Amino acid sequence: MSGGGCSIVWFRRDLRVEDNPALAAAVRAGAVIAIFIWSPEEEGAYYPGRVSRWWLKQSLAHLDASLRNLGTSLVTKRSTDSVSSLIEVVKSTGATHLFFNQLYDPLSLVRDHRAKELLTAQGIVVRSFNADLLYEPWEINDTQGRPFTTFSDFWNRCLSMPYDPASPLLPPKRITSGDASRCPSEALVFEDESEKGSNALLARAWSPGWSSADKALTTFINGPLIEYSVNRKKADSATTSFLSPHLHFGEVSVRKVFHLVRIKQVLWANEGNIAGEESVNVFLKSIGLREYSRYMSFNHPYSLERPLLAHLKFFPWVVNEGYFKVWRQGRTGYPLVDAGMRELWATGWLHDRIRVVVSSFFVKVLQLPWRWGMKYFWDTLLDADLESDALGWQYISGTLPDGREFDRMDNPQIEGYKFDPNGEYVRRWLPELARLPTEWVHHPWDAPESVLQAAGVELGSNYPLPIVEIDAAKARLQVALSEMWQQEATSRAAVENGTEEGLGDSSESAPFAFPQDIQMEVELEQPSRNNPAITVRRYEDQMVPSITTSLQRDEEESSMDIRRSTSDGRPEVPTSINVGPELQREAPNQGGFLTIRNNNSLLQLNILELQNAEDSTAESSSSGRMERDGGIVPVWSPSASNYSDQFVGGQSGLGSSSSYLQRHPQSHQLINWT
DNA sequence: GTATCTTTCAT
DNA sequence: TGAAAGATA
Repeated sequence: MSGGGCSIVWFRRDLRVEDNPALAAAVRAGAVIAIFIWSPEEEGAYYPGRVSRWWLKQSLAHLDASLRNLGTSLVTKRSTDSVSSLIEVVKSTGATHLFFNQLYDPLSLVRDHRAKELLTAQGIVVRSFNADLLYEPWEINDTQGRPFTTFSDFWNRCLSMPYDPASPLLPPKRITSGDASRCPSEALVFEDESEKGSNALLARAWSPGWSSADKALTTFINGPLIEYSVNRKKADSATTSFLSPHLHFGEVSVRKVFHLVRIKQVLWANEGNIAGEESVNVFLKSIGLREYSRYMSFNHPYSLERPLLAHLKFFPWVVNEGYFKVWRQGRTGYPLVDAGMRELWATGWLHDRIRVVVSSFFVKVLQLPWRWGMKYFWDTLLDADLESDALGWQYISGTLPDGREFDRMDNPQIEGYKFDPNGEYVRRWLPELARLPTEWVHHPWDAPESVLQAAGVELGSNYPLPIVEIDAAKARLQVALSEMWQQEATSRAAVENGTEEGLGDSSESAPFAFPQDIQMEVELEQPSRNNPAITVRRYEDQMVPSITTSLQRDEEESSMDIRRSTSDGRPEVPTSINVGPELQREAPNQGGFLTIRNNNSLLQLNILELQNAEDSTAESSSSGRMERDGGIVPVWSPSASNYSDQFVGGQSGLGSSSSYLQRHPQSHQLINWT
């Protein structure tokens, strides 16, 4: 048969067959060719880290197997420009339709828009769907039709929407395969030789792919969920859902999670189980934060790079790569922080509480620029997710309207006794402190010499003294803050006098370039002469997360000790840190182009056009709710407003540049195909 | 019962 | 840090 008339399903972060609206629509339309395009260079600085790539590789294999069971297979392409590859695929297969599920990070918004524009121009029917969210970002607005700027208002609105999130779709029973014979798969390489050893261990703890995701969900709902609100305090527990990497790659639908969890909640409510009911609320809140991260990214695309509160751009961050390195290596001298960083480095996983601890320490005590920390998380976390991580770092950094106060500084010692009261977590990840009594385990610097000696701890030798004293850090933070306000006042005065037009956009487009070498520099950490065994242990290779049985872990530890002799076992963080994806904007009055620069593509969208489109939508939206029938959903609600001036984006006009999609609302059609 | 101290927990 | 919930007088 000829491939003519078939549909392409473009898989990205929706690696599942169940509740996949794009796949379902394609199956409905007839013959299907499923493709995945691996084009990591497009992500610029956010080239996926080693553990993310490992996950993706497994997940794709799993998806391919599932598609084969249903009657087709996954065509894979290696590319440096996904849209060009898409066009080639369409041409070589003679497809007439393209279906995909929407993404909300700035790069994807632009890329998907371009795909729609180019393919539509060639007569291809292009449809995209919401598979990633409970509600589309533009569905959730305040009473005046403007996007929310605080999480709790946003989430309350989501929970009180007049209509429920769409019900999950069943997987297709069978897929008629389109003819992909003239569109052969290309081999994708997700790991290099040096990464294989480290990756092999991941498989013991994690199992990527949609069916494992489903299993994890069921296990969680029938197990830890009911106690979720009680257990969330413990840093070292297996009480989290472990769904985040699955959710990142779309192996399980967030709507399915939502519905199943809500069913449990109703059940527990009827039984009068208050704790269970509350647990569901707490868990759903974390789903809501994921939701909100997309919402923020959509409404403020620059929030991945810049603080949302304008004055924070004047904060004098401490640009100290030495601090940065010490933090990454888990050698800050604060046991809870160090244990967390060692766990992250070794396993690619960190309990949410500990993420808060280490990132708060990073921003408040070390005063390093939060984007560095965010980048390191991106490189090392198994569930690295740009939107979620940006939201998290901005929250911690106090750069959100509803984030923590900027001058609040947490004390790792106090948090240590709160989240790890018996010191078990610290002892597991910091063997050099393993023999220290609980009384001192979170503040060894206060311990009597005799206690340290008995525990084999030599401060400054096999475990460091605190890199910065908390009191000193507090004082430094105050100084930095007054400097910030002074700068801010100066700048505002300059703007009011008209001496500084446009706020010097060019200089702030990349607030803090990433350090050239963001890798773990293990070679600088020679095994200590005093205690070689412990030092070697500290830098051994990737360990599995704590969810495995202790038996398994023992095996792994011994096997890793052997491997240690041949490779340095550091996480493989890409060495080439390119500039970008960097969103650069020239002032609208100078020609008005939103320029998105990337390694291999340069996209330009005319901002003047966007602004016109904005005006018209502002008018139409004032007339009431946005249309849902007719299949057209407006894609962006302008945040033209009184609050926007507190945002960097609003102040310099960047907020409105997020409307690049709005110019073509029809390009974001949502098919009403029930 | 209220008034005031203490603890908890932040998106 | 400070608002809300819990504990104690």
